[in-house]
Amino acid sequence: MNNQQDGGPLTLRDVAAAAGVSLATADRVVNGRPGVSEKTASKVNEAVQRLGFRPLAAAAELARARSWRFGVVLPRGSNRFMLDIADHIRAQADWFRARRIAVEIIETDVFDADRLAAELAGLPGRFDGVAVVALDHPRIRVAIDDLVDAGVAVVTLVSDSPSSRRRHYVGIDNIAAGRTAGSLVGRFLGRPRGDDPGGSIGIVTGSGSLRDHAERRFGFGQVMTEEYPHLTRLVPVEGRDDPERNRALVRRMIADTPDLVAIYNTGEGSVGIGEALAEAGLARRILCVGHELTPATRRMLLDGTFAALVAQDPGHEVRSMARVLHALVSGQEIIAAQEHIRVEVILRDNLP
Amino acid sequence: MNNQQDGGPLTLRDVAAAAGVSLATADRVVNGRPGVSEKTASKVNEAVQRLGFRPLAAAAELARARSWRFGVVLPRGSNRFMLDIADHIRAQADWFRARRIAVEIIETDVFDADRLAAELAGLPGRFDGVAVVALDHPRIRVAIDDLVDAGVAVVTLVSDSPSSRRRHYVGIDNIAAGRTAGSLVGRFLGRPRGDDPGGSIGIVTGSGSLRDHAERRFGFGQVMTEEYPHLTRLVPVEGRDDPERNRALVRRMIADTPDLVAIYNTGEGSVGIGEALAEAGLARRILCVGHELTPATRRMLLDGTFAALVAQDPGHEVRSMARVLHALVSGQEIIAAQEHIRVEVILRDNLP
DNA sequence: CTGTTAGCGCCTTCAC
DNA sequence: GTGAAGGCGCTAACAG
Repeated sequence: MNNQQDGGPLTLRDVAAAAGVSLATADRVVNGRPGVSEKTASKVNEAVQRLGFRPLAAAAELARARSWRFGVVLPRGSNRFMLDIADHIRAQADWFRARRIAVEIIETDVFDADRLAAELAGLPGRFDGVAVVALDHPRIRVAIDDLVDAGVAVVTLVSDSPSSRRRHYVGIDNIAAGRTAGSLVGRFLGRPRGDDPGGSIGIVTGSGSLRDHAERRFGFGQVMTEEYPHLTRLVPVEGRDDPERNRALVRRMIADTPDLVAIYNTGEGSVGIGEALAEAGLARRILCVGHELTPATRRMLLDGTFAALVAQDPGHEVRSMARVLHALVSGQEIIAAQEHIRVEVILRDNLP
Repeated sequence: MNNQQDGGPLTLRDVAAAAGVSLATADRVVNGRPGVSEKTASKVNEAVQRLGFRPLAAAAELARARSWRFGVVLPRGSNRFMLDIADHIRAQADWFRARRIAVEIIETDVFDADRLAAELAGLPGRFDGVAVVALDHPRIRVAIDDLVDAGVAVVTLVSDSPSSRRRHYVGIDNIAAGRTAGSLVGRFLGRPRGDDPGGSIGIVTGSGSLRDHAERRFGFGQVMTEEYPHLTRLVPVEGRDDPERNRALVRRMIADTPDLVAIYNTGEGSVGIGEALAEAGLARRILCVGHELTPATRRMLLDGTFAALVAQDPGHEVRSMARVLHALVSGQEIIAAQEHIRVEVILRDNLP
C-alpha cells in the first residue's frame, strides 16, 4: 500500500505544475470537461498517471457547493418491510445532510400502475434523483423512461422494472431468493426414505401479478422440480400479504391437505400462517419458510414456527440507494461489487 | 424529511450569528474544544438545536487537513480468507486516499503470541490507528492495552481479544456461527424416524487453541446437545487449516467411522475434506458444512460436496474497519448498527 | 483553448 | 475567553 512517495499529499496543483498547465486546465482534463486540446489533455493525463493522482473527494464536494433533492417513492401504508425502509431513510438523515442532500419520501399506491405513473410524471423539476419501488408494467416503464429523459437519475428499489432505462436496481435477485427458499424446504424435509411418500407443500403468495413474488415462486419451483420431485407443490394461494387473509387461506389449506408437510410464503403476512398453524396444533410440525425479518417473523423464528427466513437487509438497501443516487448525480463511478444486495438466510441462530 | 426550512443551507456562520458569537467560538463549542465560558457555550448549543445545525462533513474533512496512518496486522502467508482481507484493503485504496489515510499491511506470525506482541510493541509512533487479527492471550492483551495507552486507536479484526481495551471488534460472533452450523447440520440430516440410529458427526478444526475455532465448536456443540441428541459428535481432529492434513484426517475418519453422516469444518482447508470424500466415493453422500466463501468452497458448494457455508464477508469487514478506525481517530461517533458483521449462510442458490 | 481569481464551510493558528 | 484571518483542495465564473 506504500504507493505514494510521500512528499506531502498530492494535489491537482502538483499535477498542473508537472504538466506545465494551469490549475483550471488540469481540472478540466481530470473531470473530462470540454475545451482542452488533445495534446494538453494527454500531457495532463500523463502527469496524473505518473504521479498517481486521485482527487480528494471532500474538497470536490465542498467546492461544487451544489445541493441535491432526492425523492423516494414507496407504497403507501404498507407492510413492515416498507416501513423499515422508510425508517432507515430517516436514520440516514445525517448522511444526507452532510452531503447537502434533501430527501423526501413520497407515499403512493404503488400497486396501481396508473396512479404510480401519474406520480412519477410529476417528479421532474422537483428532484435530481429518484428511487422508486417499481412495478414491472409497460406504463411504469414509460414513466421511468420519461423521468430519465428529463434528466433525473432513477434507480429502482426492492422491486425492479428491468425493461426500463433505470440506471440501477437496488434489491435482490428474487429468483435466487426463491431457489434458496426451495433448497431450504427440500433439505429440511430430508430425502425420502423407504416408503416415505413425500408430501405436499403449500405456497402462499401476495399477488399473482407482482414480479418479485412471481420470480420467487419461479425459483422455488425450479429447485423443487429439479431436486425434490417427490414433493408435491399445491397451487399458490393469494393472500395479498395480509395476515388475516393468509390465516384463512392456511386454515383451509390444512383442512384440505392431509399430507401437508411445509408452507412457503413468498411475501409478507407470515404471522397469519403461524396463527393458523398454532390453532390447529401444527406449529413446528409443519415446516415454514418465509421472507424478510420483522418483529413478527423474528418471534416465529425464535419459537420455531418458522424454520428459516430468506431476507434482504433494508439498511443495506437504503445505504446502497443513497450511495448510488449520489454517485449518479455527482458523476462518480459506482462500485458494483459493493452495491450487490445479498440474499440472506436467517435461522434462529444467526439472527442479527 | 422536510426538516429544514430551506433558506440556503445552514452553516456554522449562521449558528455563530444566531448565538451572537464569532465563528471560532461557535466552532469550539460544536467540537467540544476548551476555552469557552459556560454561558457562551449554552448560547451556541441552543442555537445549534434551534436551527438544527449539522456540520458539513466535506468541509470539516478538508479544513482539518490532517492525514492518518493506519496499520493492519495480518497473519503472514496464511489462508485464502486472509488474502481476501488484504485484497479488499488494497481495493479500498481510493477510499483511504480520499480521506488522506495511508494504510500499511503488516504481515506477521499471528499464531506466536510473543512474535505478535513484539510486532505490536513497535507500532506506536508509526500509526494513528491499528487493526489487528488478535489472539486471546494474556501477552496480546497487554500489548494491545499498551498500544491504546500510547494513544493509538486499536480495533481487533476477525479474531478478538475481548479482555483487552481495544475500542471495537470487527468480526462475527463465532458462537452464533457455530450454532448456525449446528442447526444446518441437524436440520439437513433430518429428524430421526423409526429405527433411525442417528449417526456420527466428524469435526475438523484448525487448532484447539484458537479462540474463534473454539467458539465455533462450542456453539455447534450447544445446538447438537440441545436439539439433536440422537447424533454423536466425534472428538474434533486438528488439521491446522491445512488441506493436506485435513485430507489425511478425513481419510482416517472415514475408515474408522462406519456410521459417519456429516462433517463440520470449523476453519479453512475444506478442500482437503472434499478430496478425501471424493476418493472414497462419498462426496454428496456425507453432509458437509464449513466456513468462509473461497474459490474452493464455492466450487464444492456448486458440485454439492458441501451443503452450506457459514461465512463472514471480508469486504464488509474491511469497510467496517476503515470506517471505525477513521471515526475513532477523528473523534466521530460510530453507528453500531451499521458496523455489526453478520453471520451469513450460503447455499448453492444464494451464492453472491 | 487557456489562465486568473474568488470562494465552498470549516478549522486553526495567532492576536487581542 | 474571544475574535480575525488565512487556508485546506477543488470548482466555476470570468477574462484573455
